[in-house]
Amino acid sequence: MVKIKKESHRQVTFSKRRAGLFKKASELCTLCGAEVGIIVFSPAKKPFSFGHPSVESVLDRYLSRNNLSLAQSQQLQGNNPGSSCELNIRLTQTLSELEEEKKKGQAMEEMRKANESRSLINWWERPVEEMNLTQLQEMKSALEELRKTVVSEANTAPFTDVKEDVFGFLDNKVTTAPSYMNMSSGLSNPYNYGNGCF
Amino acid sequence: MVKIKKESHRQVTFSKRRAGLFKKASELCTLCGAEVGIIVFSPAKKPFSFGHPSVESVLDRYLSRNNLSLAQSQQLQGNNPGSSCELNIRLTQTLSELEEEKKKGQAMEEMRKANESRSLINWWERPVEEMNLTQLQEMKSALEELRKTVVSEANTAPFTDVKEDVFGFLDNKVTTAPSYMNMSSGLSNPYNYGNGCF
DNA sequence: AACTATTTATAAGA
DNA sequence: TTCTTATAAATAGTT
Repeated sequence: MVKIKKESHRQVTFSKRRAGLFKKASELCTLCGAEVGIIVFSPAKKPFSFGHPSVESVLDRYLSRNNLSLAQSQQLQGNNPGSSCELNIRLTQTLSELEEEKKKGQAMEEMRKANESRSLINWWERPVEEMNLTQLQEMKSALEELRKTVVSEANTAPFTDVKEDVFGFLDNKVTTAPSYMNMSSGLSNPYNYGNGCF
Repeated sequence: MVKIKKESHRQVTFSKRRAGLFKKASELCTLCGAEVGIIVFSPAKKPFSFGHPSVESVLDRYLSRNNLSLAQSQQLQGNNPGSSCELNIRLTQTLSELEEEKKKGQAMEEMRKANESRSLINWWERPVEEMNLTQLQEMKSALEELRKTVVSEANTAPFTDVKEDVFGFLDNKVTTAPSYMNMSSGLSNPYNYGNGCF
């Protein structure tokens, strides 16, 4: 969030948000029985104020909590979030939170990179041109594992009525496999289906 | 809109809305370059204040303009970094950074979730028992896509020396495929390799 | 103090 | 400035 650069735009936003701020203040007064005084100077240094019951009564009360000067009374507001003490505490807390968030972000970033480097995720969606020998070998391992799993699970109970649907499509692929498949395999056995697998 | 009757409820609302009011005020300062001072007395008459650049400077300017004297706090306009003014500025900046970091973190988190829900990632690492019919059908689609890709890319230049290594293992699997594969497929053609694929 | 359904505020454009 | 509307933020009620 930064200062709006365009003068006219900034002026419009100022008017709207000042109205919003005063509305929120009046709601705070009504709902909670609070007393609120607000002073706003526009970018053009024009003053606006809101007060309930009145700006003066709120300022009076604020300034006359003791008979000290404005500066002194401000400093004596022990629990006052505007005081240096409270500001310092809040700043320290916020800085901690910021550190925390940054650390979290970095951790996530590293997880993301680690996952990426596992290289098998989504490999079938990436252009095959980008795969190198290592990746192809990983693909081989993954498929071997997968094959073992499916083979050993194919006959277990939950699959008696769905396994044919899954395996069936492979059969279809055989009958429609392009003829160049055998050529590219470099193998002469017509029943060899290494290349027809996918 | 009326005063909240229940004491505890009113106190909670007061805290939330006071925080909201101060946040709105700080946004007004940041976006529009305005100067704002707010004084709030809680239902229990406890004082809270917000000021940018500081409560003192805003009150002072306001009181001066209105010829109400009490403008004795000009020494607070100094640039000492421990002053409310400087602390407020630093706090505002830090809060912005914190917001920024949180947003970044959330964005990453959502990306992560989105990726997870794509459901096919790492499916081969999950127990097959956990797959339902829908997932098995997704698996089928993915494999069909994969097959198309591999088939169409198998003969392109970079793979003349590695493709056999990748496809070769499938041949090995054929020779060692367990005999129950054909039984589970429900197909009688001995040359059918639908089930031997993996 | 966290969550979320709902209300409210606001930016942008007319 | 006011009106409109899609989006973002605040918050009331709840846990």
